[in-house]
Amino acid sequence: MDNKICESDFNRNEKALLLENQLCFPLYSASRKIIRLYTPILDKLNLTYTQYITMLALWEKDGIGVKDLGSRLYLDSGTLTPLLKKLESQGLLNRIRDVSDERNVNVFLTDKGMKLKQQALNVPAMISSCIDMQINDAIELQRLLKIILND
Amino acid sequence: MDNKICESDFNRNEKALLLENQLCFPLYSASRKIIRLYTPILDKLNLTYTQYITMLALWEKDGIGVKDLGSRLYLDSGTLTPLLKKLESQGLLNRIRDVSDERNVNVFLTDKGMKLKQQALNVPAMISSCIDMQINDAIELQRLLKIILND
DNA sequence: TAAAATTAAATCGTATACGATTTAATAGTA
DNA sequence: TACTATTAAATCGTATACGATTTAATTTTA
Repeated sequence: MDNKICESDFNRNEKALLLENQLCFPLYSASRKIIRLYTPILDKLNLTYTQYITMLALWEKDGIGVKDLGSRLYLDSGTLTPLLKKLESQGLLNRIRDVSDERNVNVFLTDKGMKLKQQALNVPAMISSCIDMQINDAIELQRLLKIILND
Repeated sequence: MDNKICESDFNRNEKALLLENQLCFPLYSASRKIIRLYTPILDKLNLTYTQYITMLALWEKDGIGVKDLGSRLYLDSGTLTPLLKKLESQGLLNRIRDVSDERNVNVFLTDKGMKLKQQALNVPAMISSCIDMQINDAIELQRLLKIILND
């Protein structure tokens, strides 16, 4: 066995640099493309996409700490703190420091925040109708993405 | 046929709001997770991920206009102009206004920019080794993402 | 050909992302 | 119990994204 890097290794490496052969690039581009689909729809709710997934998490589980919210959304306090302050200024939630452990800030939906869920109910269907993909493919895509996320 | 929205519609809509059932959220999260894998590797080349894919595009096709580059990367001039100025300030490329049509700015790699490709050759393999996914799954994932991108 | 429409970059404002550091509070331990 | 370590948010700096507008150049068209 020859340990030297041979010409075919070089060609393989060259080919791996083509945008066409990247995995992350289509992942990143497709993600942004779909988020752009959300923008005009979420505008009506006065939410950005990141604000929207934050509300999704809170509609599922209210009164959660910033850390927990960050784990669910894969976001850190550097991103969440200003975002939550924004949502608070819009009257959708309250940030309340935990009396039993002052390090924690818990996030509670206001009535307005809870009611916004009704307006969001048809968002997923509106998005689905914009994406031309078979159900089977969508399920498979979800499965593959979760492999990456759970890795 | 009853045209009223029935309870099962409501339940379906409710369920579609769960983070667990979203398609865009894992897409967005997985994309960011993989870009985070790139960060320490690209640090050695002094590139961010967006700068890296810009260099990938230019290593494939040099002397391209900002508009064309944007089409390939799905980015607009609002993102590319400052990014290209940054790469220019690092001596990796030159931005030269087209004499035959002064509206266009063409981007040309410098020698330093071309040589950086050699250091980038092993990046894809380093990334692959960080992602625990079967080849078949990766190919399938790529196929599904391209459905979204070409839609 | 002169005015109108189109096009390409650049610019601007807003909103993320995220690593790194700071601040404050709590937990662990010698 | 003091001292240290850990933890959670907040803060800071840098770098995107992207819609909207502006500027300048070119094309189209009345």
